[in-house]
This record gives sequence, C-alpha cells and structure tokens, in this order.
Amino acid sequence: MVDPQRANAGIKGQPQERARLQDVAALAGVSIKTTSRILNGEKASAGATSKVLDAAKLLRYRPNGIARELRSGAISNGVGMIVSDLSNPFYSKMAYAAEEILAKEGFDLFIASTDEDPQREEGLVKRMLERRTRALLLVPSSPDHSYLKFEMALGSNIIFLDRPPVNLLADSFVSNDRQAAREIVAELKKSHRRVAVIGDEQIAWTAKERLAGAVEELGADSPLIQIGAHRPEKAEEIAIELLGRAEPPTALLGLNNLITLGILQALKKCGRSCSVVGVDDSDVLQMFEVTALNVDPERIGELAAQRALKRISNPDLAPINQLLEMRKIHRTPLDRPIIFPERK
Amino acid sequence: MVDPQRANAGIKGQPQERARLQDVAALAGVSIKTTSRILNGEKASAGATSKVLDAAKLLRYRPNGIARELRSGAISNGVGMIVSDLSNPFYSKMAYAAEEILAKEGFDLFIASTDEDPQREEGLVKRMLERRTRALLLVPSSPDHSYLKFEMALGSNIIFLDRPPVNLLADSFVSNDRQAAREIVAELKKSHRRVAVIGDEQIAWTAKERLAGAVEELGADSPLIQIGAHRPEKAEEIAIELLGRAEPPTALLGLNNLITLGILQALKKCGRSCSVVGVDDSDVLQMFEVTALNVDPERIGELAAQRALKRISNPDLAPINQLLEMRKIHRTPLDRPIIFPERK
DNA sequence: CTGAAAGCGCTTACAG
DNA sequence: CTGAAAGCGCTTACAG
Repeated sequence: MVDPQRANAGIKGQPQERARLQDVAALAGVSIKTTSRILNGEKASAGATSKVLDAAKLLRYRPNGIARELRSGAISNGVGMIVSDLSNPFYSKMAYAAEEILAKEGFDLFIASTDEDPQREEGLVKRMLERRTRALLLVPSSPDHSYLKFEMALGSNIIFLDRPPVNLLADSFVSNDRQAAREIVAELKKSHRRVAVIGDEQIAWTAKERLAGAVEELGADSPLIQIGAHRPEKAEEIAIELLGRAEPPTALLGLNNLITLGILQALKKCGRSCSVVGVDDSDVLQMFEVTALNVDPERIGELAAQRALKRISNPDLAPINQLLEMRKIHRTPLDRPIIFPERK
Repeated sequence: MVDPQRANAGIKGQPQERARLQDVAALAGVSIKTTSRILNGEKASAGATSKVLDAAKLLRYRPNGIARELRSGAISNGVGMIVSDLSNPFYSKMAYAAEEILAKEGFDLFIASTDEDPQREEGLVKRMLERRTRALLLVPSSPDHSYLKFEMALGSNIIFLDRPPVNLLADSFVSNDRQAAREIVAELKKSHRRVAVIGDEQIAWTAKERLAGAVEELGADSPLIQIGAHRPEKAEEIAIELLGRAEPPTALLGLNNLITLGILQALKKCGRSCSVVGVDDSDVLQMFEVTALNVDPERIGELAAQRALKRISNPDLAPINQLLEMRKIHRTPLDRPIIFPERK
C-alpha cells in the first residue's frame, strides 16, 4: 500500500514511509476526495468515516501541509527572526517584544539562533525564505550580506536589528555603540586615574564598535583595555587579573551585559569595591545600582516588527537605517565604588 | 503576464502578486526548465542566463519553496519548540541548550512563544506540524492536550518540557515542584517563626504545584501565602506589603525566578534585610548568595532534544515521563538574612 | 453524500 | 544546451 521507495524516504534520520491520502483511501475503500473530507472534519456517512479514520490510524497518516498549502494557495503567516545567541537575555527580550506586536496582527514569529556562525545564518535565512516567510528579522552573524541581494531583489522583506548589514542596502535598527562607549570613557576619565575596559571577542559588530569607542579615548595599546571575554566567567577572570595588578584600575567598564556581570562576580569573589559602569542594562546591574548605558532591546524589537508589518503591506519602501541612541541610566555616581554585601 | 486574480492574493496584508517560474520563462522567451536551471545556478548559455535573470528581477520572482519541497520530496529538517514566555530566561536557556544539540545533528530549531495563551498554542502546534516539523518540544499553556491525540496517532513526535501533558500520554521532562516546595518550607519553619510565600498567578502547572507544596506545610488559609505575582513588580509590591505588617515575615520564599527578583527589589527599596529563598536560580540570586531550589533549564532542554532525536529515528518508542529533582543550592544559610548594599 | 478530473508551482526523469 | 511531459500530495471546482 505504502511504497517504501518513495522520494521522501531516508533524507535525514531513519527512512520513514509516509502514508498519503491515496493510501488511506485505498485501504478504506473510498475515494480520495471522501477521505480528504473526513480527515478535514466535514460530514460523511458513518460507515465511510469510521473506515477512513481506522485506515488513517493504521497507516499513521499525517496530512502533508506543504501539498495543502501549495494547492489551496494559502499564504504563510510566518515571520522569521534569526538571532546570534538566544541565551542572551538581550535577544530574548527583543524577540518577545517583536512577537507581541506580530501576534496582534495575526502573524507567527519563528525564532532561530545561529550561535554566531555565519554558515548557520545563511542556511537558516535560505530555509526560512523558501518557506515563504513573510519577513525576516535578522541579527546578523555573517561579515558580508551580499548573499541577500538577490533575495531582496526578489522581494523578500529583510530587516536588520542590533547590527547593520554589510555590503547591502536594507532596513536597520542599530545603536550608536561607538559614540556611547567613547563618551562614557571620557566621562570616567574625569574622576578616575585608571579606567579599565573589558570587551568581548571581536566578532560581532557591536563588540568592535564599542571597543573602537574606548580605544579612541584610551589609545590602542592601553594595557587597561582587555578583550576576549565572551562568557561572564572569562570576564571575571580578566577582571581579577586587572584588580590584582600593582596599579589596579579605579574604574571598570564592561562592554556588554554578560561582561559587566562577570566584573561584579569578580568584585564579589575578591571582596573588592570599585567603580563599575556597564554597556547594556540587566537585573543584576539594577540591583547593584550600577550605572548603565542602554538601548531597550524591547524598543529595537518593536521597531523592527512594526517595520516588518509595513513592508509586508508595501514591499517597495526605500530602506531606512535608524540609529538608536544609547542612554545613560544614572545610578551610582561614576566616582563612587559599587559596594558589595559583606561576607560572613 | 502575472495574473493578479491568482489564489494567493489577498490573504493577509496587501494582495501580493507572485511571479511564477512560468511568468519568468514567458518574459525571457525560454522554457520553464531552462529558467529553473538558471535560477538554480546551473550552467546555461549566456544569452538565456541574462534574459532569465533580468526577467526574474523585473517580476521580483522568488522561488516557491513549498512547491519545490513537494516535488523534490525533500523532508524538512525543522524541529519546533513552543514555550509560554520567551522573555523568561529559564525558557531561553532551555531553548539554547536544545538548539545546540539539534544543530549538531543537522536540525534547525524554530522557537515560538504562546504568551500563556492556549489558543495560540493550538494554532502554533497545528501550523508547525503541518509543515512537517520533525518533532515538537512543547512547554504547554493549554489546560488540556487531548487535541494532540490524533496528531500523535498520526506519528507526530511531541515532547513536553517543564509541564506535563494533561489527558494525553506523551514524553515529558518535568521537575518535582510540589515536593521541593513543601520540603523547603518545612526546612524554613525550623528556624523561622513566620515564613511567607509569594507565588505566581495560578495558571501554569508549575505555579500550582509549587503553591500546593507550600500549602501542605502552611495551611490553605495562611495569611502569609500570597499569589498573583506574575511580574517582578507585582512580587515587589506584595513583599513590601508583607514587610510592612505588624508581624512581618522572618523569611520570604519566592516561588519562581521573577518573583524572587521582585522580593530582592523590595528589600532593597525598603532597606530591609530578611532571609530569602528562591525556587529557580538566576544571576541575581547568585550575586546575593540567595539559597535556591533549582532544576537546570539547560538539562531539561538537552534531555528533550535528545529524546526528540531518538523519536525521529524511532517513532514507535513508548512514552517516558521523567521527573527531575530540584536541588538545593546552598548559599546563605536559611537562618541568616540577605544583607543589602548600604545605601548612601 | 460521493467521485473523477484538473491544477497549485515547482523538479525529475527522459528526449532531442 | 534545451524542452515537453509527468508528477509531488493535496484541494478545488464540477458532476452525478
């Protein structure tokens, strides 16, 4: 009944025979059309209904939504979002905000994560667009987006978030990372002799921009600038090294949310107090009253989702590039140290 | 050339004419097959190539992946994950861990969020399965999963995480929330006269279980049990009220990560110190050395992803229900208060 | 209530 | 190098 040689067998995982409507109809002894009707919950004679349901169960029949979608001409209501690292609360908040806006308009948001791998990004983009995703919100990991030119010329709606497109004209919502980092370092220098800066690995655009801003103030070869802190643990390690020097920094600047967390962990572990400022905000910074430089991830997610909706109604919009300002959230004044809970 | 009356017009958003391969071929003056070859990057004569590419651009042609997939019989490599609230770090960590495991085996993980809406859950499940998602990881929001019986009988691979299926036999990975909550309250009672408990709105299974555990120790009508704290701000408000009573609690138990965050915010705001314990761990609890009861979200995500892989190779596995133990992470002893950074 | 035929937009053989 | 025909698994008209 089911031909195991059929095309869809054995692509990934175990070969898997899929029963078709045809197979169910044959086993039930009724026509394809009747079978379709019954499985779609329309009325039919009791006899036919039970025969068809039995046959479907026996053959483990599952309708092929791909075929249905093709025939019925229904358009997908899916919007895709591709982020670099879903475990970073910055991106999950962004995704949540976008989802809220899109769901209100009847669209599904499907989120995938590249783990900063350009290959994965290209593959995910391709697979999402081929499935007629109505728009794509992209936090890019790839260093070059010219591969998207053709897709965009073909009418795909692509919107960049948090990091700008490279070699491509497309909508983007990014923040003024370089300028913000430069200005906060300049401000710290006013009340501190030694300002240390800890940055991420130099992969993401935001990481490079923030570092560039700090370098403009402190010089490229400052021994107080340290990078490579991709996880909080690594940031903690670097901070401990800095604090252990003969001339330790009097202020520490963490160039993203995870790094600043690591800095606070270091202070806690060493029982030290020090002025701390963070780029990006978080619950922990709030609790310790650490002054932060921040763009709401929710704001970026909302703007991008709204733009996606606009583009879905009118794909011929000219690209816009919106620069969002990072704002300083004043908490502990920059010349005061962050005090840690006393240890027993 | 492009017939604006075609079926896929005007379903959602603006009507959108889609050029077909046929339209491109007609405009370029070559056959459909040649057009297909050129757009798929195969070799063809230079003349045909440029004519086809021009026509494709002019018509904003995008291949229909649905049709391609149907004809070529390719099987999707997508796995779906549906969570109740993506902005909760618990779930984004879970998703990240699952994604890592699945990506290693060549599967894409597509994540969607229901915002605790059963309707959205049903819709998302249906749309994902119809698209031949190979497996579905589900943190359910719905109070009844019998709607999935038919899907499962048809061979869909569905795995429940964090919350168990109701009226359905399916794989699940959940923690012993009730018992863990009961035991920690019992332990707190040993060194505290007044143990207060703050819980979430009684929607999610975990919220109900945790409350039930606390009630078993404190009684259903204890004035020290407060629920409805769905956001940290609400938990903070409740905690402030509790702390302002004539006989304030000597210990506060937060029944999830966001609630415990709110409790700490309340203590900070009021400048009070108090013993605090949290169900679920977080960066903030770690920094304040709050003792926590925890199941690694990463562990749940990994187990579920591994189970999905197994089911994809062998769909006939009998359902398993794994109960994960919540473990106590000892930090500050239960009879000691959490001390807050001194305010200036 | 039920069925035979046509077709969704592609790709896959198979010929020229 | 190129094309006409068949078919992926369904649903949509249209008949009986």
